[in-house]
Amino acid sequence: MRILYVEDEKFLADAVIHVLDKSGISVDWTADGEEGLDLAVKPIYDAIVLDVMLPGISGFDILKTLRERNIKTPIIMLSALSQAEDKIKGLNFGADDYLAKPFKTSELVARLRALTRRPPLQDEKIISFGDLYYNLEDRTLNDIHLSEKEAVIMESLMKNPDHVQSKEYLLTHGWGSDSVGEENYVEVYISYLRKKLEKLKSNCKIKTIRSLGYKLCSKS
Amino acid sequence: MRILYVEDEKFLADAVIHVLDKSGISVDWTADGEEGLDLAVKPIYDAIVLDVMLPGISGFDILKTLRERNIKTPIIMLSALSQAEDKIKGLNFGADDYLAKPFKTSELVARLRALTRRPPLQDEKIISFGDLYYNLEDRTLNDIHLSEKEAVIMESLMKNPDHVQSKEYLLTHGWGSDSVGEENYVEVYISYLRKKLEKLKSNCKIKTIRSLGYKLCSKS
DNA sequence: AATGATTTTAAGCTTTCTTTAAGAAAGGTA
DNA sequence: TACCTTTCTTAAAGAAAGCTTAAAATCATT
Repeated sequence: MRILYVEDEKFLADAVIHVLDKSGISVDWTADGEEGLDLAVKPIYDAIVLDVMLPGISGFDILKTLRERNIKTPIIMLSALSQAEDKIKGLNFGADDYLAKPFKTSELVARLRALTRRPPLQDEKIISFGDLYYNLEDRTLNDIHLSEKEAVIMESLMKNPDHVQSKEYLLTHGWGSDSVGEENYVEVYISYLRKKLEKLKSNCKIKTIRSLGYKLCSKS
Repeated sequence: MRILYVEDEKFLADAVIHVLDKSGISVDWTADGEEGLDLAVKPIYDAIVLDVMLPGISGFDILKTLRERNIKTPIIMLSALSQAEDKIKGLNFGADDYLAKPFKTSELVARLRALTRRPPLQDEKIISFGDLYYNLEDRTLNDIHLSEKEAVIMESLMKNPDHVQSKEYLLTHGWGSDSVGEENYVEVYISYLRKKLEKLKSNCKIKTIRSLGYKLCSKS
């Protein structure tokens, strides 16, 4: 399970993140509301945990914007004010749950599990790596369309990121086992994909391991 | 089994190292937290034993940094404070076990054995010697890329460190059995590899045994 | 059939690796 | 020491692998 956590109190965030980690929940954390919103629109999270009080944009604003854009990722609101008022406001805006600070992290884990146990609201099948998300249904990478051959390669790389895949392997997967000698197909499409990753300003890249193949990995 | 032990109390460290040695566990020891972190990131240890109280950087910091970098080497924390608080903090941060000082060294051995009995968390195919680790999948030596010929020689030397391998042997392995008389190939690539070991500031080197061949061994 | 998208083909270009060769250095021996 | 052998190092030529592009061919849709 992967969640987004928008919280400006670093101390609290650290503690929460490590408990969630322990529970096998991987967390992307940001202290910034704007950045939180940018991340929250991506269809890669199983849930979003939103603090209400944030510098700049408020948690409510994020929640509202997301629901207006018809993004249905489950959201849990966190608020220092244990006011019923806040809770009602949040739930009315489309939050799925509400937790008053201070809370037990075990409580948060339980609610996350409860939320994501529900039949997923998003029925798209998505695989993600780094800042990339690939939608198997409509063959889009971060919402841009891929052709069939582009897709078959990207899909393979994303299903096994950080691992080298040979040209022969990619070729037989995309074109069938009788395509030996046509390695240039793969080179051409790797080139196309790189151009698209470039355009997306992704923090991932396709790395060539000469004479072995390619792997998808994060830049650096 | 090879472990990293970060501990600033030299007297204790000496005793522990002695016992572990006796149990066939080889230990790299450092008293310095910074150096500990530098070593800990290398994928050559079966486990890491971390004292909490260290001059400079704390054991928790090291633990946290490692887990943030997604390094999954099993870690045992040592703490003078037998406080439940410390234990919980450590385990929440991703430690695999916790031992309160003073402890019986036999206890430490037992826990190390228990930890490393588990299926390996690292899925990379890596062979290591000294401070060197060679990744068979993408042909990197301490994360720097090797060409095919460099790789075939390095791999051979690392699989049988401290043993002399003749030029003829390395030649037929890398180039095929019909390459007799081309010993200079091997000489050239040994030279390239030495340059890379130099760049890595490795504590290992390739030693020439005149008229017999080469062996990989630690400097000194 | 016309249009646009995708795939295949091919050629030229760039980068990286391997081979070659020659001179320098080191080691061994009379 | 002088001489011979082995090993080291380097640079440069040549080969191989990979990249990019554009045009031709194919396919799908209206």
